[in-house]
Amino acid sequence: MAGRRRLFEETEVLEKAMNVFWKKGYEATSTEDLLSAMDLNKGSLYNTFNSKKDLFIKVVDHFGDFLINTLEHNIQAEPNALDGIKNVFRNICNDTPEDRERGCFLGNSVSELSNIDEDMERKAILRLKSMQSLFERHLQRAQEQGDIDTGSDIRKQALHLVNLWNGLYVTLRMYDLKDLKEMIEMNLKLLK
Amino acid sequence: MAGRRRLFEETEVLEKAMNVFWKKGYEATSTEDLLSAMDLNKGSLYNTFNSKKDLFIKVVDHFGDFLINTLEHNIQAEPNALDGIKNVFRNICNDTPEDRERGCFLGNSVSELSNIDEDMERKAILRLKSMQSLFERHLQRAQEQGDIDTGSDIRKQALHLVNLWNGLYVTLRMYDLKDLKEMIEMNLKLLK
DNA sequence: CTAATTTTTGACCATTTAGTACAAAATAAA
DNA sequence: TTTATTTTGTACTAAATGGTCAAAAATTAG
Repeated sequence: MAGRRRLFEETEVLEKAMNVFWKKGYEATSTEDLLSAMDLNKGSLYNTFNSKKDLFIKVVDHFGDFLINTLEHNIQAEPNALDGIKNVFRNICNDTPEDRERGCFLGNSVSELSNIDEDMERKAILRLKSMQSLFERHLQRAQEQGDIDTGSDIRKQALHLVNLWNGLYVTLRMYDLKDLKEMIEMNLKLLK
Repeated sequence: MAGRRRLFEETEVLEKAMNVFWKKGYEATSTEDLLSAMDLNKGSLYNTFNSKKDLFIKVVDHFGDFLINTLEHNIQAEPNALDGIKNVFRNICNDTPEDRERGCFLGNSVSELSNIDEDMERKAILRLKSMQSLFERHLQRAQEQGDIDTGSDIRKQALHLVNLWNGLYVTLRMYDLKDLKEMIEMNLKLLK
């Protein structure tokens, strides 16, 4: 294929765009913000990503993959599935102040975009739902390992975890982490 | 006091502004949006409310008062405090699709503004915390009525309710209400 | 080398943004 | 009735917005 070679790596600049969108949200992020963070000029940005909206959607996809992979990895790190799941939520308490201020990129996006742009909202929802599937799958494993009752409604518990996740990433911005630890533990007791 | 009389009522236009901010968020709401929703001209708006930011803060205060009053009223409607509290969460399932799409104005604001403007974020957090106090107060009552164990950590349970609230108003945008009912019930079982 | 193709660069553009200025209208106190 | 004061209406502004364009640079296929 003829033509000049790109001077940047797509996933690299995508991640830089992600950090801006994550911190500031969609509307408050200007093209100028993106350009300077991604270290690109306008031509390159629009030639590669077409529009701010298309870029955002690509960022959501990228973030979604990253999140699922991270969760999968962290849960699998523990041979016991239930412990793995619980650790995910316990580890939220190790987030830095910066992490806490920016919350969950997907939750933020659903909140911000639900009356602004259906395409972008749907994308974020889809990714959060794949998180639910992931939790469901591992709760299943926990059930097979005998840590969850045979008759338990696994789907309901997975839904609870997604909801706990969504809540925590808002509540995190309101309180000190130490105030939340016990409340999180209380919520994890519902897994049984 | 000399001078021309206002042609509008402040709380009336404040509520119209609230509906716009609630639906679209702070950044995506333009002065033009506000002007047409409030049915004011620029002179009146800026003369009365000074700036978009100041208006937003007034709206948050107004919404906060409204929310607390509504919750107080709904909880008191039930002689049994625990039932009153539970009803608040059960009633979320009666929200219209429009209600669900716009979520909780305070939660939305915390999410959107945490890296944008500290003043506005703080205001929203303050109001959510007064919701926590409200829950705490009524959980206390439930304890006195014998529906909550004497040794229970009331504060932790109030925190749980705020977190459940925050979560639900995000999760609500992802699922049908019927999918959430049982999960909500499960969460309310933690009140004991 | 030439032609075809792609990316880079930065100037440019129409529109929208939040906010200001100021005259006209309305009112109450003196 | 005059004067002081407030609100209303609208034209205006400077800055920022997302996006376009065309020329130059870089590359490969033939």
